[in-house]
Amino acid sequence: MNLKELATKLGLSPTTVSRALNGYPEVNEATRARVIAAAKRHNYHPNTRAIRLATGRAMAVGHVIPIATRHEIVNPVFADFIAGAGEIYSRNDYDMILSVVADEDEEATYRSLKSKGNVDGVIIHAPRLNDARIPLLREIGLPFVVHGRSTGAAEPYNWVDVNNRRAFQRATEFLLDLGHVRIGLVNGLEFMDFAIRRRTGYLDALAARGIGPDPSLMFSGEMTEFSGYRASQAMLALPRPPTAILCSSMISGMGARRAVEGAGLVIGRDISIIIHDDDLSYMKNGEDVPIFTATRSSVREAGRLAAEMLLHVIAHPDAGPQQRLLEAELIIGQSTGPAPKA
Amino acid sequence: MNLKELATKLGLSPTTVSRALNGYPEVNEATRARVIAAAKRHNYHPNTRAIRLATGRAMAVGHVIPIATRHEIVNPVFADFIAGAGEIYSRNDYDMILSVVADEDEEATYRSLKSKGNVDGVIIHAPRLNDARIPLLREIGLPFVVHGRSTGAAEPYNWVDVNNRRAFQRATEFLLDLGHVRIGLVNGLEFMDFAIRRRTGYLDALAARGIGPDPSLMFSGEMTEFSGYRASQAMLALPRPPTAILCSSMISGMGARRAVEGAGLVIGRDISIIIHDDDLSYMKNGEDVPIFTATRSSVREAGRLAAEMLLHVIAHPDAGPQQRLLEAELIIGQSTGPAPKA
DNA sequence: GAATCGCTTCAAACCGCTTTGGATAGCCAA
DNA sequence: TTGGCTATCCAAAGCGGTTTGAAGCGATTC
Repeated sequence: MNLKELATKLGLSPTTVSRALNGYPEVNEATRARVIAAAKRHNYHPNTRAIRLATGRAMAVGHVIPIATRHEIVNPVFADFIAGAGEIYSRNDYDMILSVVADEDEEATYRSLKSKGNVDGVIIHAPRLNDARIPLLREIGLPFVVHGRSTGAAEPYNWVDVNNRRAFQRATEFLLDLGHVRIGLVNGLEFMDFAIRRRTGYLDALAARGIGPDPSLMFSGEMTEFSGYRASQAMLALPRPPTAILCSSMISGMGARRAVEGAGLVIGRDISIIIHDDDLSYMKNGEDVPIFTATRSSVREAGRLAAEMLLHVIAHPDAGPQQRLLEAELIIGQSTGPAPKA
Repeated sequence: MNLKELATKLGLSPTTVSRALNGYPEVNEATRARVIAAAKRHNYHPNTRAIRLATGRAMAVGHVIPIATRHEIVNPVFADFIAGAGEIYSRNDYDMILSVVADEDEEATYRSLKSKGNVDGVIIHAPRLNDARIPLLREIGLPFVVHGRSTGAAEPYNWVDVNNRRAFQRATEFLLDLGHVRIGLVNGLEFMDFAIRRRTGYLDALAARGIGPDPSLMFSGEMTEFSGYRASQAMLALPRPPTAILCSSMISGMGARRAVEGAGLVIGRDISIIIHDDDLSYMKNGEDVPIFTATRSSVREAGRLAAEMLLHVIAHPDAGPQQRLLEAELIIGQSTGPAPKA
């Protein structure tokens, strides 16, 4: 059942039927009601492909996922972000297109997405310092929103981000207030912008109390369980081990916990741990009582906000750059306590 | 730059240019070379929307993701599957469309995907016993491949699955061989088909040694860390606790580990643990030496295979039902050992 | 020399919708 | 009566490709 058939059945022109269904004013309300009823009765759904060609809009948004060579983006955090964004897209009749491509094809993918007209806009994931994708997308004229920020970008751009610096600064201050002085940082990969900001927050808080950086207490790597385990284990083996560890994710925090317990220490008494909690749906930080003290910010909500922003940017290309900074909450759990007496 | 412009520039008709670029035989090879060169020079990329309308194919595949009310599908396993499938799609110039919809809209989503012509086929995730989606998709005539199987389906359908029954049977036998008799099962939700099969494998292995089921050693729930923790904790608190636990995922296994260590027991000595390892890229079961003894099967590879199967089914609608059963490996790690002397 | 054939190429229809630019009819003021 | 509005509706032209049916043309065949 297509538009022409429906129009014939109704004894109307395709023009009128199309207008009736799309809410245009130049159609008699009685006629409109008749058309709508007939459309429902005959289970008419306009062909998306035809709409797209006729309107010149893709009604789709792209997420390009480079396959890991340097950094695995297909991680639990990504999944939750996608879920949040996807809610918004389907609510607005947009398709979400995921392109999984080799690292080196990423630029070509954006260009082809634009020139072949597959999408109306894209979301940039996991931005780095001076991320090359920002000038690229500006150049090819594809609307975009960045999930995160990219320090060093020349001009303003659209982004949704958590205040990572402040979050880690507060977490560090919280530990300092508990008397901790030697605080380890198990960070993400520090060519990622968010990881840089977290480190900055951590260092700022330490510096404010006159504590300088100690490289042996600072680790940067993939945020896996194993990586968190090994980094924590190494720190605990130091002559002067930390009394607290700040972890960049729930998963690396679980690795840290394994290392601490493996060393026969008790979390919250001998060693305090704070994690960053993305509030993942299938990896809750406890149910009623949080397992870990954490800086919490829902990445799913960030996905919703970024998607909404992108749709807004697509609809209003000339509105200025949109920006949204989210604050993380500091959630007190069972993994922190006063620094043990020396 | 579109086809007509390019044709004009070349002094050819759009027909010939189209055919030259699409490899049709009825075009002079010299002309074809000239066309291809011009297309490259002018950076011509055919408009996807036009191709789709003209050919009547969507060149896209859908993955419908119901938002959690009963079961959260947006989990790490799902993310890796998607990554694998996505590789295949982009290699074949197909788009991967993710539809995130409320549970109750799932059926409507499939119907609209079909009638609006957004996709050429779909992949069904997380099938249940007598899954309603299978007859539904057959009814509306949308090609599909199931990731997993659905016990009770009336007619054969396309699927890619791991031999879950055999995997858990072997894992259980392995534990039995080590002298374990009281073996706990921390399973996924048992309205999911894979969880049912795993339970069957576990029970079959026990029954073969004359051991009957003990409900207090069998848990079924979401595969989260917390759920694994609580289930294991409860089992360990029994008057006659298990000496081994079989977990349905890496994540619930991590919860089990926490419970075991929290009880002051040593894994691999006091309690053995076997998990099912989906070989997730960001949640490796150790690096060189596996942390957990595990039944391993790459869900990413399953995603690749399912995607390939779907593209094949789309291209050859009349080929019979395709099926692919993968066997899991049994990987020996550090989490298992002989049953402790009573 | 005419008919046939294979190789190339093209004009035009078509995919299913949107949108522009009328056309028609009813109604009211002049 | 007539011109001007307004309210409705429609024919036709796109959107940018693919595909059908036909035609031009030199070579071959009879």
